[in-house]
Amino acid sequence: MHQIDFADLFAPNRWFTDGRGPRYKQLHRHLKEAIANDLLEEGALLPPEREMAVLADVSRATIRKAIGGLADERLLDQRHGSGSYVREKSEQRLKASLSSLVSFTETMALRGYESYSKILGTGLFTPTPGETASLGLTGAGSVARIKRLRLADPGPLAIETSSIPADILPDPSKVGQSLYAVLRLTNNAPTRAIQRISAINLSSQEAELLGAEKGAAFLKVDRTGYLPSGRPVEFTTGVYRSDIYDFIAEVRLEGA
Amino acid sequence: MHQIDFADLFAPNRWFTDGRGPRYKQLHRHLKEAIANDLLEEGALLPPEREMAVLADVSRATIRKAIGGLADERLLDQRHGSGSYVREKSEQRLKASLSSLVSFTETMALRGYESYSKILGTGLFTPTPGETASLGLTGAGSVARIKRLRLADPGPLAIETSSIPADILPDPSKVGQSLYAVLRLTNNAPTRAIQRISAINLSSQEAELLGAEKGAAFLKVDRTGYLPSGRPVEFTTGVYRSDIYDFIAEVRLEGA
DNA sequence: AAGTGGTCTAGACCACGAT
DNA sequence: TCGTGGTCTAGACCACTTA
Repeated sequence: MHQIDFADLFAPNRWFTDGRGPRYKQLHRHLKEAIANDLLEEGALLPPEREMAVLADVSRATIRKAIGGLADERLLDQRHGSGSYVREKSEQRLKASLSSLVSFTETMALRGYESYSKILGTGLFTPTPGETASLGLTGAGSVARIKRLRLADPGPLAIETSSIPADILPDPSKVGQSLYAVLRLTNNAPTRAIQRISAINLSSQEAELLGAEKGAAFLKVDRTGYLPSGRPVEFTTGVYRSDIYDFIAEVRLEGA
Repeated sequence: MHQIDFADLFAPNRWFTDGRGPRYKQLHRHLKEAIANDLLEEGALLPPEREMAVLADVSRATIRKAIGGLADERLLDQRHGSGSYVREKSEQRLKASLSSLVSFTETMALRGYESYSKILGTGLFTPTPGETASLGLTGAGSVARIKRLRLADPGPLAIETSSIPADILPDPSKVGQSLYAVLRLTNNAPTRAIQRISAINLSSQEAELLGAEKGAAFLKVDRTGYLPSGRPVEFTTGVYRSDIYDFIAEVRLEGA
Protein backbone atom coordinates (compact mmCIF):
# COMPACT_ATOMS: atom_id res chain seq x y z
CA MET A 1 0.00 0.00 0.00
CA HIS A 2 1.56 3.23 -1.20
CA GLN A 3 1.18 6.28 1.03
CA ILE A 4 0.17 9.46 -0.77
CA ASP A 5 0.96 13.04 0.17
CA PHE A 6 -2.35 14.59 1.11
CA ALA A 7 -0.81 17.99 1.86
CA ASP A 8 0.32 18.09 -1.78
CA LEU A 9 -2.89 16.65 -3.21
CA PHE A 10 -5.01 19.28 -1.47
CA ALA A 11 -2.62 22.24 -1.85
CA PRO A 12 -4.66 25.05 -3.47
CA ASN A 13 -2.10 25.60 -6.25
CA ARG A 14 -2.71 21.98 -7.24
CA TRP A 15 -6.34 22.47 -8.08
CA PHE A 16 -7.50 26.07 -7.89
CA THR A 17 -7.40 28.49 -10.80
CA ASP A 18 -9.12 31.79 -10.35
CA GLY A 19 -11.96 32.48 -12.73
CA ARG A 20 -12.46 28.85 -13.72
CA GLY A 21 -15.61 28.24 -11.75
CA PRO A 22 -16.52 27.66 -8.11
CA ARG A 23 -13.98 26.12 -5.78
CA TYR A 24 -16.06 23.07 -4.94
CA LYS A 25 -16.37 22.15 -8.63
CA GLN A 26 -12.66 22.61 -9.28
CA LEU A 27 -11.79 20.51 -6.25
CA HIS A 28 -14.36 17.92 -7.27
CA ARG A 29 -12.77 17.63 -10.72
CA HIS A 30 -9.28 17.48 -9.21
CA LEU A 31 -10.15 14.63 -6.87
CA LYS A 32 -12.01 12.78 -9.60
CA GLU A 33 -8.87 12.83 -11.72
CA ALA A 34 -6.81 11.67 -8.76
CA ILE A 35 -9.10 8.66 -8.41
CA ALA A 36 -9.13 7.96 -12.15
CA ASN A 37 -5.31 8.08 -12.24
CA ASP A 38 -5.03 5.83 -9.19
CA LEU A 39 -3.29 8.51 -7.14
CA LEU A 40 -6.07 7.64 -4.75
CA GLU A 41 -6.27 3.88 -4.75
CA GLU A 42 -9.25 1.62 -4.14
CA GLY A 43 -10.22 1.57 -0.50
CA ALA A 44 -7.98 4.52 0.38
CA LEU A 45 -9.06 6.53 3.42
CA LEU A 46 -9.19 10.29 2.95
CA PRO A 47 -8.18 12.64 5.77
CA PRO A 48 -10.96 13.93 8.05
CA GLU A 49 -13.07 16.69 6.49
CA ARG A 50 -11.77 19.26 8.95
CA GLU A 51 -8.22 18.42 7.99
CA MET A 52 -8.92 18.50 4.24
CA ALA A 53 -10.47 21.93 4.78
CA VAL A 54 -7.23 23.22 6.35
CA LEU A 55 -5.02 21.66 3.67
CA ALA A 56 -7.15 22.99 0.82
CA ASP A 57 -7.62 26.34 2.56
CA VAL A 58 -11.40 26.29 2.24
CA SER A 59 -14.20 25.88 4.75
CA ARG A 60 -15.48 22.48 5.75
CA ALA A 61 -18.77 23.24 3.95
CA THR A 62 -16.90 23.61 0.65
CA ILE A 63 -15.01 20.37 1.23
CA ARG A 64 -18.31 18.66 1.94
CA LYS A 65 -19.85 19.96 -1.27
CA ALA A 66 -16.89 18.70 -3.30
CA ILE A 67 -16.66 15.24 -1.78
CA GLY A 68 -20.44 15.01 -1.47
CA GLY A 69 -20.55 15.19 -5.26
CA LEU A 70 -18.07 12.33 -5.45
CA ALA A 71 -20.25 10.34 -3.06
CA ASP A 72 -23.30 11.00 -5.29
CA GLU A 73 -21.34 9.55 -8.19
CA ARG A 74 -20.45 6.57 -5.99
CA LEU A 75 -16.73 7.25 -6.30
CA LEU A 76 -16.51 7.72 -2.54
CA ASP A 77 -18.20 6.04 0.39
CA GLN A 78 -18.77 8.39 3.32
CA ARG A 79 -19.19 6.35 6.51
CA HIS A 80 -20.68 8.17 9.46
CA GLY A 81 -18.35 7.94 12.43
CA SER A 82 -15.60 6.29 10.42
CA GLY A 83 -14.30 8.25 7.44
CA SER A 84 -14.46 8.74 3.66
CA TYR A 85 -13.17 5.90 1.52
CA VAL A 86 -12.44 5.52 -2.19
CA ARG A 87 -14.78 2.89 -3.60
CA GLU A 88 -13.66 -0.24 -5.40
CA LYS A 89 -13.50 0.09 -9.19
CA SER A 90 -16.11 -2.64 -9.52
CA GLU A 91 -18.59 -0.45 -7.69
CA GLN A 92 -17.56 2.67 -9.57
CA ARG A 93 -18.13 1.25 -12.99
CA LEU A 94 -21.89 1.57 -12.84
CA LYS A 95 -21.73 5.29 -13.17
CA ALA A 96 -20.39 5.05 -16.70
CA SER A 97 -23.44 3.43 -18.16
CA LEU A 98 -26.49 5.50 -17.45
CA SER A 99 -25.77 8.38 -15.12
CA SER A 100 -23.59 10.11 -17.66
CA LEU A 101 -23.96 10.71 -21.35
CA VAL A 102 -21.29 8.79 -23.19
CA SER A 103 -20.90 8.19 -26.89
CA PHE A 104 -20.95 4.76 -28.48
CA THR A 105 -17.20 4.87 -28.98
CA GLU A 106 -16.50 5.70 -25.34
CA THR A 107 -18.98 3.13 -24.08
CA MET A 108 -17.39 0.36 -26.08
CA ALA A 109 -13.90 1.42 -25.00
CA LEU A 110 -15.00 1.09 -21.37
CA ARG A 111 -15.97 -2.50 -22.03
CA GLY A 112 -12.68 -3.24 -23.70
CA TYR A 113 -13.81 -3.27 -27.31
CA GLU A 114 -12.38 -1.18 -30.08
CA SER A 115 -15.13 0.17 -32.27
CA TYR A 116 -15.61 1.48 -35.77
CA SER A 117 -18.41 3.11 -37.71
CA LYS A 118 -19.49 2.74 -41.29
CA ILE A 119 -21.64 5.52 -42.66
CA LEU A 120 -24.53 4.03 -44.59
CA GLY A 121 -25.89 7.33 -45.82
CA THR A 122 -26.34 11.02 -45.10
CA GLY A 123 -28.48 13.82 -46.50
CA LEU A 124 -31.02 16.59 -45.95
CA PHE A 125 -34.67 15.55 -45.88
CA THR A 126 -38.16 16.78 -45.22
CA PRO A 127 -38.87 15.84 -41.59
CA THR A 128 -41.15 12.94 -40.79
CA PRO A 129 -43.98 13.62 -38.32
CA GLY A 130 -41.93 11.79 -35.69
CA GLU A 131 -38.94 14.03 -36.22
CA THR A 132 -41.10 17.16 -36.17
CA ALA A 133 -42.49 16.12 -32.79
CA SER A 134 -39.22 14.93 -31.24
CA LEU A 135 -37.16 17.91 -32.39
CA GLY A 136 -39.84 20.54 -31.85
CA LEU A 137 -39.68 21.71 -35.47
CA THR A 138 -41.95 24.46 -36.74
CA GLY A 139 -42.51 22.94 -40.16
CA ALA A 140 -40.37 25.17 -42.37
CA GLY A 141 -36.88 23.65 -42.04
CA SER A 142 -35.43 20.35 -43.13
CA VAL A 143 -33.45 17.79 -41.13
CA ALA A 144 -30.03 16.24 -41.58
CA ARG A 145 -29.93 12.47 -41.29
CA ILE A 146 -27.00 10.17 -40.70
CA LYS A 147 -27.31 6.41 -40.78
CA ARG A 148 -24.40 4.48 -39.37
CA LEU A 149 -23.48 0.85 -38.85
CA ARG A 150 -21.52 0.35 -35.63
CA LEU A 151 -18.89 -2.36 -35.60
CA ALA A 152 -16.45 -3.80 -33.09
CA ASP A 153 -14.00 -6.68 -32.98
CA PRO A 154 -16.57 -9.46 -32.96
CA GLY A 155 -18.68 -7.93 -35.75
CA PRO A 156 -21.64 -5.56 -36.36
CA LEU A 157 -23.24 -4.33 -33.17
CA ALA A 158 -25.79 -1.70 -34.00
CA ILE A 159 -27.52 0.50 -36.56
CA GLU A 160 -28.07 4.09 -35.55
CA THR A 161 -30.02 6.77 -37.39
CA SER A 162 -29.59 10.35 -36.16
CA SER A 163 -31.72 13.34 -37.12
CA ILE A 164 -30.55 16.89 -36.48
CA PRO A 165 -32.28 20.15 -37.48
CA ALA A 166 -30.59 21.47 -40.64
CA ASP A 167 -29.91 24.89 -39.12
CA ILE A 168 -27.70 23.13 -36.57
CA LEU A 169 -26.06 20.64 -38.95
CA PRO A 170 -26.30 22.05 -42.51
CA ASP A 171 -23.95 19.47 -44.02
CA PRO A 172 -24.22 15.98 -42.51
CA SER A 173 -21.70 14.57 -45.00
CA LYS A 174 -18.98 16.34 -43.01
CA VAL A 175 -19.54 14.05 -40.02
CA GLY A 176 -16.78 11.49 -39.59
CA GLN A 177 -16.63 9.01 -36.74
CA SER A 178 -18.23 11.19 -34.09
CA LEU A 179 -21.40 13.24 -34.46
CA TYR A 180 -20.93 14.78 -31.02
CA ALA A 181 -17.45 16.03 -31.94
CA VAL A 182 -18.92 17.96 -34.89
CA LEU A 183 -21.73 19.38 -32.76
CA ARG A 184 -19.23 20.49 -30.13
CA LEU A 185 -17.48 22.70 -32.71
CA THR A 186 -20.52 24.95 -32.87
CA ASN A 187 -21.42 24.52 -29.20
CA ASN A 188 -24.46 22.48 -30.13
CA ALA A 189 -23.62 19.23 -28.35
CA PRO A 190 -26.41 18.02 -26.07
CA THR A 191 -25.82 18.08 -22.32
CA ARG A 192 -28.92 16.10 -21.42
CA ALA A 193 -30.78 13.30 -23.12
CA ILE A 194 -33.80 11.11 -22.60
CA GLN A 195 -33.65 7.50 -23.69
CA ARG A 196 -36.51 5.11 -24.28
CA ILE A 197 -35.52 1.48 -24.25
CA SER A 198 -37.65 -1.25 -25.77
CA ALA A 199 -37.27 -4.58 -27.57
CA ILE A 200 -37.93 -5.40 -31.23
CA ASN A 201 -37.72 -8.32 -33.62
CA LEU A 202 -35.23 -7.57 -36.39
CA SER A 203 -36.56 -6.93 -39.90
CA SER A 204 -34.89 -8.87 -42.70
CA GLN A 205 -33.19 -5.68 -43.89
CA GLU A 206 -31.73 -4.95 -40.46
CA ALA A 207 -30.78 -8.58 -39.97
CA GLU A 208 -28.73 -8.56 -43.15
CA LEU A 209 -26.78 -5.45 -42.14
CA LEU A 210 -26.14 -6.81 -38.67
CA GLY A 211 -25.30 -10.33 -39.69
CA ALA A 212 -28.05 -11.68 -37.46
CA GLU A 213 -31.17 -13.71 -38.06
CA LYS A 214 -34.48 -12.14 -39.01
CA GLY A 215 -36.73 -11.92 -35.96
CA ALA A 216 -33.88 -11.95 -33.44
CA ALA A 217 -34.61 -9.88 -30.31
CA PHE A 218 -32.62 -6.64 -30.27
CA LEU A 219 -32.73 -3.63 -28.00
CA LYS A 220 -34.20 -0.50 -29.51
CA VAL A 221 -33.08 2.80 -28.02
CA ASP A 222 -34.63 6.13 -28.98
CA ARG A 223 -32.70 9.09 -27.68
CA THR A 224 -33.57 12.77 -27.74
CA GLY A 225 -30.68 15.08 -26.84
CA TYR A 226 -31.17 18.60 -25.49
CA LEU A 227 -29.10 21.77 -25.20
CA PRO A 228 -28.90 23.47 -21.78
CA SER A 229 -31.53 25.91 -23.11
CA GLY A 230 -33.97 23.01 -23.45
CA ARG A 231 -33.97 22.95 -27.25
CA PRO A 232 -33.87 19.42 -28.70
CA VAL A 233 -30.95 19.07 -31.13
CA GLU A 234 -30.67 15.37 -31.79
CA PHE A 235 -33.03 12.45 -32.25
CA THR A 236 -31.31 9.11 -32.61
CA THR A 237 -32.95 5.75 -32.97
CA GLY A 238 -30.85 2.62 -32.88
CA VAL A 239 -31.01 -1.16 -32.61
CA TYR A 240 -28.35 -2.96 -30.58
CA ARG A 241 -27.21 -6.55 -30.12
CA SER A 242 -28.29 -7.08 -26.55
CA ASP A 243 -25.86 -9.84 -25.66
CA ILE A 244 -22.97 -7.40 -25.82
CA TYR A 245 -24.50 -3.99 -25.54
CA ASP A 246 -26.93 -4.24 -22.65
CA PHE A 247 -27.93 -1.41 -20.38
CA ILE A 248 -27.17 -1.08 -16.72
CA ALA A 249 -29.06 1.27 -14.43
CA GLU A 250 -28.79 1.97 -10.78
CA VAL A 251 -31.93 2.96 -8.96
CA ARG A 252 -32.36 4.21 -5.43
CA LEU A 253 -35.23 4.18 -3.03
CA GLU A 254 -36.87 7.52 -2.30
CA GLY A 255 -35.48 9.34 0.70
CA ALA A 256 -32.43 7.10 0.95
CA MET B 1 -54.58 30.42 -11.19
CA HIS B 2 -55.21 29.67 -7.55
CA GLN B 3 -53.08 31.52 -5.02
CA ILE B 4 -51.69 29.38 -2.23
CA ASP B 5 -50.84 30.39 1.32
CA PHE B 6 -47.07 30.08 1.59
CA ALA B 7 -47.03 31.20 5.22
CA ASP B 8 -49.20 28.16 6.00
CA LEU B 9 -47.34 25.76 3.70
CA PHE B 10 -44.02 26.59 5.33
CA ALA B 11 -45.22 26.93 8.92
CA PRO B 12 -43.02 24.62 11.03
CA ASN B 13 -45.99 22.87 12.63
CA ARG B 14 -47.05 21.85 9.10
CA TRP B 15 -43.95 19.83 8.42
CA PHE B 16 -41.65 19.48 11.40
CA THR B 17 -41.88 16.68 13.97
CA ASP B 18 -39.08 16.39 16.46
CA GLY B 19 -37.17 13.14 16.38
CA ARG B 20 -38.28 12.19 12.87
CA GLY B 21 -35.06 13.00 11.11
CA PRO B 22 -33.24 16.10 9.91
CA ARG B 23 -35.22 19.23 9.10
CA TYR B 24 -34.15 19.40 5.47
CA LYS B 25 -35.44 15.87 4.83
CA GLN B 26 -38.75 16.51 6.56
CA LEU B 27 -39.21 19.73 4.62
CA HIS B 28 -38.19 17.99 1.42
CA ARG B 29 -40.84 15.31 1.98
CA HIS B 30 -43.46 17.92 2.87
CA LEU B 31 -42.88 19.93 -0.30
CA LYS B 32 -42.80 16.79 -2.41
CA GLU B 33 -46.25 15.87 -1.12
CA ALA B 34 -47.48 19.39 -1.80
CA ILE B 35 -46.37 19.04 -5.41
CA ALA B 36 -47.84 15.54 -5.74
CA ASN B 37 -51.19 16.78 -4.35
CA ASP B 38 -51.18 19.81 -6.63
CA LEU B 39 -51.10 22.24 -3.73
CA LEU B 40 -48.16 23.56 -5.68
CA GLU B 41 -49.29 23.62 -9.29
CA GLU B 42 -47.24 23.24 -12.44
CA GLY B 43 -45.18 26.33 -13.14
CA ALA B 44 -45.85 27.81 -9.69
CA LEU B 45 -43.20 30.22 -8.43
CA LEU B 46 -41.94 29.60 -4.90
CA PRO B 47 -41.08 32.51 -2.60
CA PRO B 48 -37.43 33.66 -2.52
CA GLU B 49 -35.16 31.37 -0.50
CA ARG B 50 -34.59 34.05 2.15
CA GLU B 51 -38.34 34.39 2.60
CA MET B 52 -38.93 30.62 2.80
CA ALA B 53 -36.21 30.49 5.45
CA VAL B 54 -38.09 33.02 7.59
CA LEU B 55 -41.47 31.32 7.09
CA ALA B 56 -40.08 27.87 7.89
CA ASP B 57 -37.95 29.21 10.73
CA VAL B 58 -34.75 27.61 9.45
CA SER B 59 -31.58 29.00 7.92
CA ARG B 60 -31.29 29.62 4.22
CA ALA B 61 -28.74 26.79 3.99
CA THR B 62 -31.35 24.32 5.25
CA ILE B 63 -33.94 25.63 2.77
CA ARG B 64 -31.40 25.23 0.00
CA LYS B 65 -30.67 21.66 0.99
CA ALA B 66 -34.38 20.80 0.97
CA ILE B 67 -35.26 22.42 -2.36
CA GLY B 68 -31.91 21.44 -3.84
CA GLY B 69 -33.00 17.84 -3.39
CA LEU B 70 -36.24 18.58 -5.23
CA ALA B 71 -34.21 20.16 -8.03
CA ASP B 72 -32.05 17.01 -8.23
CA GLU B 73 -35.22 15.01 -8.70
CA ARG B 74 -36.32 17.47 -11.42
CA LEU B 75 -39.44 18.45 -9.48
CA LEU B 76 -38.22 22.04 -9.28
CA ASP B 77 -36.35 24.27 -11.68
CA GLN B 78 -34.07 26.73 -9.91
CA ARG B 79 -33.33 29.66 -12.23
CA HIS B 80 -30.40 31.84 -11.27
CA GLY B 81 -31.53 35.43 -10.91
CA SER B 82 -35.18 34.55 -11.41
CA GLY B 83 -36.65 32.12 -8.89
CA SER B 84 -37.61 28.50 -8.17
CA TYR B 85 -40.43 27.06 -10.24
CA VAL B 86 -42.44 23.83 -10.02
CA ARG B 87 -41.78 21.79 -13.16
CA GLU B 88 -44.45 20.62 -15.56
CA LYS B 89 -45.75 17.11 -14.86
CA SER B 90 -44.50 15.98 -18.26
CA GLU B 91 -40.96 16.82 -17.20
CA GLN B 92 -41.42 15.34 -13.75
CA ARG B 93 -42.54 11.96 -14.96
CA LEU B 94 -39.08 10.84 -15.99
CA LYS B 95 -37.96 10.59 -12.44
CA ALA B 96 -40.44 7.85 -11.74
CA SER B 97 -38.90 5.44 -14.16
CA LEU B 98 -35.26 5.06 -13.41
CA SER B 99 -33.97 7.50 -10.82
CA SER B 100 -36.07 6.01 -8.07
CA LEU B 101 -36.94 2.48 -7.11
CA VAL B 102 -40.62 1.88 -7.65
CA SER B 103 -42.54 -1.33 -7.57
CA PHE B 104 -44.39 -2.75 -10.53
CA THR B 105 -47.72 -1.77 -9.02
CA GLU B 106 -46.67 1.84 -8.52
CA THR B 107 -45.10 2.07 -11.96
CA MET B 108 -48.26 0.91 -13.66
CA ALA B 109 -50.41 3.24 -11.58
CA LEU B 110 -48.30 6.16 -12.76
CA ARG B 111 -49.10 5.24 -16.34
CA GLY B 112 -52.78 4.97 -15.66
CA TYR B 113 -53.14 1.21 -15.55
CA GLU B 114 -54.54 -0.82 -12.71
CA SER B 115 -52.49 -3.92 -12.17
CA TYR B 116 -52.83 -7.35 -10.65
CA SER B 117 -50.53 -10.22 -9.85
CA LYS B 118 -51.06 -13.94 -10.07
CA ILE B 119 -48.68 -16.07 -8.08
CA LEU B 120 -47.50 -18.97 -10.21
CA GLY B 121 -45.53 -20.65 -7.46
CA THR B 122 -43.46 -20.23 -4.31
CA GLY B 123 -41.09 -22.37 -2.31
CA LEU B 124 -37.68 -22.89 -0.74
CA PHE B 125 -34.95 -24.25 -3.00
CA THR B 126 -31.26 -24.99 -3.21
CA PRO B 127 -29.71 -21.94 -4.84
CA THR B 128 -28.59 -22.05 -8.45
CA PRO B 129 -25.02 -20.90 -9.17
CA GLY B 130 -26.49 -17.65 -10.51
CA GLU B 131 -28.37 -17.01 -7.29
CA THR B 132 -25.34 -17.83 -5.19
CA ALA B 133 -23.31 -15.26 -7.12
CA SER B 134 -25.98 -12.56 -7.25
CA LEU B 135 -27.00 -12.85 -3.62
CA GLY B 136 -23.52 -13.42 -2.23
CA LEU B 137 -24.53 -16.70 -0.56
CA THR B 138 -22.01 -18.76 1.34
CA GLY B 139 -23.35 -22.12 0.23
CA ALA B 140 -25.14 -23.32 3.35
CA GLY B 141 -28.56 -21.63 3.15
CA SER B 142 -31.46 -22.05 0.78
CA VAL B 143 -33.39 -19.42 -1.18
CA ALA B 144 -37.05 -18.47 -1.30
CA ARG B 145 -38.45 -18.13 -4.80
CA ILE B 146 -41.62 -16.42 -5.97
CA LYS B 147 -42.81 -16.57 -9.53
CA ARG B 148 -45.53 -14.12 -10.48
CA LEU B 149 -47.51 -13.24 -13.57
CA ARG B 150 -48.17 -9.50 -13.81
CA LEU B 151 -51.43 -8.41 -15.38
CA ALA B 152 -53.15 -5.14 -16.19
CA ASP B 153 -56.31 -4.07 -17.99
CA PRO B 154 -55.17 -5.03 -21.47
CA GLY B 155 -53.81 -8.41 -20.42
CA PRO B 156 -50.63 -10.17 -19.21
CA LEU B 157 -47.63 -7.88 -19.08
CA ALA B 158 -44.75 -9.67 -17.45
CA ILE B 159 -43.38 -12.72 -15.68
CA GLU B 160 -41.17 -12.04 -12.69
CA THR B 161 -39.15 -14.53 -10.65
CA SER B 162 -37.70 -13.26 -7.37
CA SER B 163 -35.10 -15.01 -5.23
CA ILE B 164 -34.49 -14.02 -1.61
CA PRO B 165 -32.13 -15.65 0.93
CA ALA B 166 -34.21 -17.89 3.21
CA ASP B 167 -32.94 -16.25 6.39
CA ILE B 168 -34.55 -13.02 5.20
CA LEU B 169 -37.75 -14.55 3.82
CA PRO B 170 -38.31 -17.92 5.53
CA ASP B 171 -41.85 -18.36 4.21
CA PRO B 172 -42.43 -17.06 0.67
CA SER B 173 -46.01 -18.32 0.63
CA LYS B 174 -46.88 -15.44 2.94
CA VAL B 175 -46.21 -12.91 0.19
CA GLY B 176 -49.37 -11.42 -1.28
CA GLN B 177 -49.39 -8.71 -3.92
CA SER B 178 -46.25 -6.92 -2.85
CA LEU B 179 -42.93 -8.53 -2.01
CA TYR B 180 -41.48 -5.21 -0.90
CA ALA B 181 -44.28 -4.71 1.63
CA VAL B 182 -43.36 -8.01 3.30
CA LEU B 183 -39.66 -7.17 3.32
CA ARG B 184 -40.38 -3.79 4.87
CA LEU B 185 -41.98 -5.50 7.89
CA THR B 186 -38.59 -6.88 8.91
CA ASN B 187 -36.65 -3.84 7.69
CA ASN B 188 -35.21 -5.87 4.84
CA ALA B 189 -36.51 -3.88 1.89
CA PRO B 190 -33.76 -2.86 -0.55
CA THR B 191 -32.87 0.81 -0.82
CA ARG B 192 -30.68 0.46 -3.89
CA ALA B 193 -30.79 -1.79 -6.91
CA ILE B 194 -28.89 -2.45 -10.08
CA GLN B 195 -30.80 -3.36 -13.21
CA ARG B 196 -29.50 -4.99 -16.36
CA ILE B 197 -31.72 -4.53 -19.36
CA SER B 198 -31.52 -6.72 -22.43
CA ALA B 199 -33.77 -8.19 -25.12
CA ILE B 200 -34.85 -11.80 -25.60
CA ASN B 201 -37.02 -13.90 -27.86
CA LEU B 202 -39.85 -15.51 -25.88
CA SER B 203 -39.73 -19.23 -25.25
CA SER B 204 -42.91 -21.15 -26.05
CA GLN B 205 -43.56 -21.63 -22.33
CA GLU B 206 -43.28 -17.90 -21.63
CA ALA B 207 -45.30 -17.06 -24.71
CA GLU B 208 -48.19 -19.19 -23.51
CA LEU B 209 -48.30 -17.52 -20.10
CA LEU B 210 -48.11 -14.05 -21.62
CA GLY B 211 -50.56 -14.63 -24.43
CA ALA B 212 -47.93 -13.68 -26.99
CA GLU B 213 -46.27 -15.47 -29.87
CA LYS B 214 -43.20 -17.61 -29.45
CA GLY B 215 -40.09 -15.68 -30.50
CA ALA B 216 -41.62 -12.24 -29.89
CA ALA B 217 -39.08 -9.64 -28.67
CA PHE B 218 -39.50 -8.87 -24.98
CA LEU B 219 -37.44 -6.84 -22.55
CA LYS B 220 -35.53 -8.84 -19.97
CA VAL B 221 -34.67 -7.07 -16.74
CA ASP B 222 -32.42 -8.58 -14.09
CA ARG B 223 -32.45 -6.67 -10.84
CA THR B 224 -30.32 -7.10 -7.74
CA GLY B 225 -31.55 -5.18 -4.70
CA TYR B 226 -29.29 -4.17 -1.81
CA LEU B 227 -29.72 -3.12 1.81
CA PRO B 228 -28.00 0.05 2.99
CA SER B 229 -25.32 -2.21 4.50
CA GLY B 230 -24.49 -3.44 1.01
CA ARG B 231 -25.91 -6.93 1.47
CA PRO B 232 -27.88 -8.19 -1.55
CA VAL B 233 -31.38 -9.27 -0.50
CA GLU B 234 -33.26 -9.74 -3.75
CA PHE B 235 -32.55 -11.03 -7.21
CA THR B 236 -35.42 -10.68 -9.63
CA THR B 237 -35.45 -11.59 -13.26
CA GLY B 238 -38.39 -10.65 -15.43
CA VAL B 239 -39.60 -10.44 -19.01
CA TYR B 240 -41.80 -7.51 -20.02
CA ARG B 241 -43.99 -6.62 -22.98
CA SER B 242 -42.00 -3.73 -24.37
CA ASP B 243 -44.78 -1.95 -26.20
CA ILE B 244 -46.39 -1.00 -22.90
CA TYR B 245 -43.69 -1.38 -20.32
CA ASP B 246 -40.66 0.35 -21.81
CA PHE B 247 -37.89 2.00 -19.86
CA ILE B 248 -37.08 5.66 -19.80
CA ALA B 249 -33.75 6.98 -18.63
CA GLU B 250 -32.40 10.45 -18.40
CA VAL B 251 -28.70 10.88 -18.86
CA ARG B 252 -26.62 13.97 -18.30
CA LEU B 253 -23.28 15.11 -19.59
CA GLU B 254 -20.45 15.11 -17.07
CA GLY B 255 -19.95 18.41 -15.30
CA ALA B 256 -23.27 19.83 -16.48
C1' DA C 1 -30.94 49.10 -9.72
C1' DA C 2 -33.15 45.70 -7.29
C1' DG C 3 -33.95 41.09 -6.36
C1' DT C 4 -32.87 36.36 -7.12
C1' DG C 5 -30.22 32.07 -6.74
C1' DG C 6 -25.03 30.56 -6.26
C1' DT C 7 -21.01 30.29 -3.45
C1' DC C 8 -18.43 30.51 0.76
C1' DT C 9 -17.15 31.18 5.63
C1' DA C 10 -16.55 30.20 10.76
C1' DG C 11 -18.41 28.09 14.14
C1' DA C 12 -21.70 25.11 16.82
C1' DC C 13 -23.87 20.86 18.26
C1' DC C 14 -25.56 16.01 17.24
C1' DA C 15 -25.15 10.94 16.06
C1' DC C 16 -22.53 7.20 14.91
C1' DG C 17 -18.40 3.99 15.13
C1' DA C 18 -14.08 2.40 16.74
C1' DT C 19 -11.52 1.63 20.88
C1' DT D 1 -14.31 8.38 25.33
C1' DC D 2 -12.90 10.40 21.27
C1' DG D 3 -12.81 11.26 16.45
C1' DT D 4 -15.62 11.00 12.54
C1' DG D 5 -19.26 12.47 9.34
C1' DG D 6 -24.15 14.77 9.59
C1' DT D 7 -26.85 18.80 10.42
C1' DC D 8 -27.61 23.60 11.17
C1' DT D 9 -26.90 28.60 11.82
C1' DA D 10 -26.05 33.68 10.63
C1' DG D 11 -24.05 36.32 7.71
C1' DA D 12 -21.28 37.81 3.64
C1' DC D 13 -20.36 38.58 -1.23
C1' DC D 14 -20.90 37.24 -6.23
C1' DA D 15 -23.45 36.43 -10.72
C1' DC D 16 -27.40 36.43 -13.12
C1' DT D 17 -32.23 38.05 -14.61
C1' DT D 18 -35.56 41.33 -14.90
C1' DA D 19 -37.30 45.69 -15.40
